[in-house]
Amino acid sequence: MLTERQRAILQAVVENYIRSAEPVGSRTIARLTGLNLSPATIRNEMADLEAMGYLEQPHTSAGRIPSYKGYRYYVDHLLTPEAIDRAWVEALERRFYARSVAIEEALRKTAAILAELTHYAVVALGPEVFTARLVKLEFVPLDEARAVTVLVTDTGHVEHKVVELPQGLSAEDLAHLVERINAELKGAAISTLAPKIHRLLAQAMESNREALFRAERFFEALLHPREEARLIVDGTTEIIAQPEFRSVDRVRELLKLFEAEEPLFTVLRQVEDGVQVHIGLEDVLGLGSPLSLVTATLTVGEGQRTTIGIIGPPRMDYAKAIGLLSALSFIFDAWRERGLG
Amino acid sequence: MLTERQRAILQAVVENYIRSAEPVGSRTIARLTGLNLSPATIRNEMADLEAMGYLEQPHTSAGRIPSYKGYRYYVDHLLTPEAIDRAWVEALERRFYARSVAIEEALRKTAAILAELTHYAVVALGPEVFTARLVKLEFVPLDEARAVTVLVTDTGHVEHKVVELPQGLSAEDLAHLVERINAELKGAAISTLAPKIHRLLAQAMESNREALFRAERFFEALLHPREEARLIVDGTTEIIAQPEFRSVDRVRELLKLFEAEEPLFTVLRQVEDGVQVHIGLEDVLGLGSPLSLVTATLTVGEGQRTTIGIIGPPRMDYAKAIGLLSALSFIFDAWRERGLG
DNA sequence: AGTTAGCACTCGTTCCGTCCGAGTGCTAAC
DNA sequence: GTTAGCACTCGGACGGAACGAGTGCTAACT
Repeated sequence: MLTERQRAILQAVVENYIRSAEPVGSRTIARLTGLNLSPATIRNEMADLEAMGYLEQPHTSAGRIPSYKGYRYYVDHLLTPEAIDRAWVEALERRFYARSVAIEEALRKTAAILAELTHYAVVALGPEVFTARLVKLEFVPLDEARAVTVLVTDTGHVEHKVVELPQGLSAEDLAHLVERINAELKGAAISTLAPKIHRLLAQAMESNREALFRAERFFEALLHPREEARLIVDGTTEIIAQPEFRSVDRVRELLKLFEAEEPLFTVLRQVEDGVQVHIGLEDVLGLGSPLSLVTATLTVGEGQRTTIGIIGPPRMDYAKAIGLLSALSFIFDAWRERGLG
Repeated sequence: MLTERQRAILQAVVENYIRSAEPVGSRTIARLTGLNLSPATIRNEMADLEAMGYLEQPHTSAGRIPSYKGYRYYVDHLLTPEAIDRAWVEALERRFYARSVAIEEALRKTAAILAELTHYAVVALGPEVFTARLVKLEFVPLDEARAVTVLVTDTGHVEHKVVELPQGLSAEDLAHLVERINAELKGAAISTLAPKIHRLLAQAMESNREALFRAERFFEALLHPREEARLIVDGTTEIIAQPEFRSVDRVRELLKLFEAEEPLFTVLRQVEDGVQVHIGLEDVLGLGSPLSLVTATLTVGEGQRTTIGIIGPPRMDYAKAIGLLSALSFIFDAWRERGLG
């Protein structure tokens, strides 16, 4: 659709705007591209690009900025992912290989590093507990009325809860039940645990229906490992330093978004595999101001995925974000293979 | 030192400024207090109060605002803590009594509620792991090379870590050692654990010095339960809505403070018992803009304290903050007694 | 002696007009 | 198809005027 020249101009506009955060005019483009064209010619082309919807003009006497369509075209056809910084990869690898570390910890560190590197915000889904497998369920009485239950998964994740002991069931009874659960259900996916425990309880306690009922309530409570969003967020101060957040209202809106967790959580859950660029998230997130997101899905265990994303203004450095996230999923693949081997 | 009238005027200025965030003038005071004095008289008194250092004038033709000294006098002599909202206390009590809950969880919820109620930020120290007592140490092998260790304390707190298995020591050996630790050290304070384990290991493995060395390294690693600041922060969006944070720079500064954790952590650690008001924290926190803090120390277990604080601009509603925190420590006392009984 | 009315003065805020510069679209010439 | 030239637009910075809230001081009042 676009001529070679138009593509060059579009690219120049996008990249310039990404760098400067200011609308870019024909003069700048004329100087910047190797096309050796006069500003007037560029102006004509830019008018065409605007008519086609790739560029926008904040007001008559300003330069052009890319529209979402323009960004999209840039991301899909013009951008070359930033070359991966070997030093960075090695630093990350050292961090992960050096010592064993639970996935959540790894994600947290990664998010912090990405935020520092990009100067954008980084969000990540906490590890999906449901698809992990049971390694051990622990039952630790604290006093007459309370106990701590601890659930350990094969990904090194630990889920714990203080629970009230059900009346009519002794701590010994419960410890016994937990023992049986461990013996029979080790290796089962957490998501399949509930019905299995159900069956097991029914089998073990068929004689005493009252106790069965109480035991079921007890295990049900502890097995609903908080569905609460486990959203990892970092780099808030970084993204706030971007010029688009010079207004306090926008900052407030962003912080609210991060605090609410839910909207971002659902977005991250629905992203497709691989590295994806989402331009203009404001409607899906219910925001008043535009936002972009570059996501990557990381495979962290057998059949377990998690998602990490870099959030910036639409004027974000997609090349860098894509480059970093590609490298990251590569590193995670290597880590996983080695970690499990 | 101050006459009754001066005290009344000072109080009126402080309370007005707290409400309006605008310098308050003589006219307003004349209308507001029941003193039935003309603005001119008030002006004379205010000039005196300024000379004594209780009030300040942003510029000649503006009203007065309290100085730190003025706030201090207000807090120490003039303020009446806000009456406690029974509904609030009951809501909190229900939350804590209703179901057993780990202290960290309780603190988090409390912080959220306080933030919503006050429209300021709330910070709290995570529970002090060191003074808690060991209930159980668990050792859960994940695969040939890694294991998860889980430490449960009497406060319902759980500390866990993925660790690498030391070469030359089998998982059985380690499980055995952990068993002995549990048998002999249950009830010991976490802070005293290290030397005790040391002795126990030496005793158990005197025959094999190489293995002893490795085991020591292993336990040492897992016993340093992250000294990382465990700072709970909530209400960022609330405090940001305060008029003093209309400038993005101040917002950024505040967010940096919350992210750094360390400065606030040390401040919270050093506060004295009871409800304390700290006016003007900027120097101790290394900030460019003023900030106040109202803290309360909460007793959460035998000999275990934690600190919670409400952060606001110096123009914060001290009466409300003090009222809420007093009520809170009362609730915690009741909770603790009941939780342990 | 304490209180108050009156008044000149200060200073931040808002409003408005001007100027400037960056950038555009259009036309006509190359 | 490209470019020089030019009139035009519009936001931003600058500066002065008007305004208003508030002060300090003096002189009069109780």
